Amino acid sequence: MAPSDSDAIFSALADPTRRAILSLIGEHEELTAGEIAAHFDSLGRTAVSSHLRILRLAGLVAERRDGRFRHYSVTSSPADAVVAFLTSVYQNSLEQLASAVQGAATPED
Amino acid sequence: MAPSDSDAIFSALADPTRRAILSLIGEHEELTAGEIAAHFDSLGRTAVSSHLRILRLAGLVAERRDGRFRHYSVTSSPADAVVAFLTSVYQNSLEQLASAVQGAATPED
DNA sequence: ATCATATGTGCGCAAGTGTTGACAAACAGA
DNA sequence: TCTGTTTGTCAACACTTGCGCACATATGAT
Repeated sequence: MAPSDSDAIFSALADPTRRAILSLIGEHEELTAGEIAAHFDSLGRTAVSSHLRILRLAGLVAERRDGRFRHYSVTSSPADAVVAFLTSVYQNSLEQLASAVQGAATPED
Repeated sequence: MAPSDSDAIFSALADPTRRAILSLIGEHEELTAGEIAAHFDSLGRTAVSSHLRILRLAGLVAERRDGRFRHYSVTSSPADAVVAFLTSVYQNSLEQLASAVQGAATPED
């Protein structure tokens, strides 16, 4: 098994700022590092850049380089690792988990 | 919403030892603190106790006191918070997420 | 080539976290 | 009551982490 992947993902997800960044990117298609940093008034660009690097190394965000800009977007695969761990532990409440996901996954788009 | 809950849960999940403890408890119905500590040869009972406290404060495990023993078991509700965050970020890949959960949620019990 | 823009990186510091060892509390048995 | 067992808590230490500042890199414009 590869616990290192899960480790990077859970570690990245542990920080509330990184979860906020992830949510912010998720609300848009793509965002540049500057745009992301602009949304966090109480945070410098360096901090955002560091968080972005951790998120990227964990595979939670993808980086697209366009000239001087770096566009970030969320990736989908890492969610699998989280769900995999959750399912292994919370087997008893999997039905509830599945329904929760399905409920939020209403294809309205 | 209550982001504080998510914070405690993700922080608790960030530590690989705590995830291992959670998995270990999940494999059994209940385990005492001593039994859990016995499974981690390279870890003292104090460390396990501290991890157990964090897991308990995060609501990830339940504690049942029976005489001198303390039996620990996994709880189900916290998974919701994790899924809630995941769904808010990975809305685009929700179908994949849902199928992953459904695939693991095969009612074989 | 020069300058401005956009972003990442290295260094140092403050804060948080995990681990251990010693001590205390709760309980069971003699 | 006294002793041994089970477990949690407190203090101290080492390690890690997040932050800002200054600097370097890369790209675009003049």
